[in-house]
Amino acid sequence: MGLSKTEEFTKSQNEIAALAKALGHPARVAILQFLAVQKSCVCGDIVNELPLSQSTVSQHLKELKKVGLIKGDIEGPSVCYCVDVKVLTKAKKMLVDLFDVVQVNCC
Amino acid sequence: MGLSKTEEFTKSQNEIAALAKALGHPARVAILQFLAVQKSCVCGDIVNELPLSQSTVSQHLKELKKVGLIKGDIEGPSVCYCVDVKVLTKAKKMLVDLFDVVQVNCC
DNA sequence: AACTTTAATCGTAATATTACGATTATTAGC
DNA sequence: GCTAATAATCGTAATATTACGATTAAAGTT
Repeated sequence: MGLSKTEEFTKSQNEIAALAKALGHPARVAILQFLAVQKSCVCGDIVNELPLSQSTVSQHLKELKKVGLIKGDIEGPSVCYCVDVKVLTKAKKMLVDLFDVVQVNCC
Repeated sequence: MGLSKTEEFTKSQNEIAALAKALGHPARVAILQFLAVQKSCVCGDIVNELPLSQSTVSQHLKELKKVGLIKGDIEGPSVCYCVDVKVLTKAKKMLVDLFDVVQVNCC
């Protein structure tokens, strides 16, 4: 098949998985870290920072945008990306909750 | 290409991404939640719980094992899976640290 | 209006993931 | 040693992801 049977799982499980998936590539982790440290958030600066082509970076940004972790504001000819703190906070909570729920009950 | 250029990123970025990737499928989230709630952790019980075939579940368990989040102990003909709390704690810390570092500096 | 800069999208190729059935170990019980 | 049960692995097909160059679109500049 190749396609996930997402309908068979709960909304929450799918949400957590989607978020985790978005973080599931070192380039996207690097992008988030760069946005955190750097004052600039212009797409071009991210491209310069990463060892990837402009089109590839754009694709990764799209993935992060898809789950809402970042949003882009047009600034002249450039696009300024920044983290959506509200989504970030929600994401953190969802993952922390998952980790907290998971305890040892056997072995 | 299709393969990630993982060498180009830091070890930490790759570790975070690998962990997140392991959580990036609803079936694997469901498996972790099941292990957390259920006393039983026998593979067969997980298969019965999930809407997936035995071989598919086995593959998902393999992914979770790969990043160390779970480990399997042979118990007779069955295998008892349980969460590795040490790895889980480390994973939680890594992701929480990432979220905490990422703040708004622009827009 | 033509030109430059910036970033998204398109087209593509290579590889990975997801999923299943069938087969193969492995262990327990007879 | 045979049989049954359990779970890993193999083979496979379908789809997704990653990556790049080339093109397109949009905005600012001259």
